Amino acid sequence: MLKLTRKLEYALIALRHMQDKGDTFISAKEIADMYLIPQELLAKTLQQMVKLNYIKAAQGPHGGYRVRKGLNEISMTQFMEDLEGPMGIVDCNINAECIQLDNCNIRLPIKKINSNIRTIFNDIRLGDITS
Amino acid sequence: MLKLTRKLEYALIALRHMQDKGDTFISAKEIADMYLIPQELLAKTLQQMVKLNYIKAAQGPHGGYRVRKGLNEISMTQFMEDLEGPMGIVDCNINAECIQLDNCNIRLPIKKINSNIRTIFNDIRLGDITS
DNA sequence: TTATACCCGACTAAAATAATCGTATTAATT
DNA sequence: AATTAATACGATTATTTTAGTCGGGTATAA
Repeated sequence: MLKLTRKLEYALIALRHMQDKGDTFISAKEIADMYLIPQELLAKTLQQMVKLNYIKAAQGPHGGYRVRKGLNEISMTQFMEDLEGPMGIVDCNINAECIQLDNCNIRLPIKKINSNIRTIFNDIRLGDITS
Repeated sequence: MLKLTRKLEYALIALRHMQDKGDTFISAKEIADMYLIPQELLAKTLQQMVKLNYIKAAQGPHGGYRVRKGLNEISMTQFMEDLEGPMGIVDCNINAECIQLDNCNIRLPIKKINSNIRTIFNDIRLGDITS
């Protein structure tokens, strides 16, 4: 329970690696080989990040990806939810349609915990991890 | 991502309900009906909690479960790990055998986040939720 | 023109979680 | 003694989520 997804791990590892390499384009293969990540899966994740404008891609030989500027200031919450959708320790903190409704006797304390966890991730910037 | 399991939710709901009822034995059926929880599943969870000495069971008609004394002081971390095993946002915070080893470039910040989350749950007592 | 790399959707596999079933045991009530 | 309502518990199945693969396409440097 309470796990991050692999995809997120891979994304962070890749971001960090690219960050270290500055402006040069890095291929998905290079990162996959280096950190033993399934290449196709990493590629898909990187493509998603391109769409989200976290990184920039270049096609063709010597192509690859590099981080866009100003990424360091983005919060982890933002990043995680961009990649994986809404975060919450229980469903009713996400979609609000629980069969229990007001009947639930632990709603409030759980909500509180959830908000504490969000706070942790809100207070972490991507730069805290990738640089 | 970052979800609690249903089992844990059910366990907390049940604990809270029993707490409210004081010393009387409450059947799994009563709780299952009230909160629309699958009865067999709840029963199994309650049985697990009996083994863990969180609650006490009585068999036969008018039997059921009731909380044992002093439960309020137990930390959520303890409770969660008793029921679901080790908690950690990534595997290497749990079993430490990751193929990446020192190669991993995000190990430290992730470890820090993990410990922040554990702190949240360490600082919450069962009583904060169930009473 | 060839090789390298991104793009993208569909698909499959594996793992984790959730739920069910069957059978045994216990004990209050009639 | 029989019945009934409850827990005990292992085995099994179903569902959902996560992880990973495949195939065909496009861009571009050399």
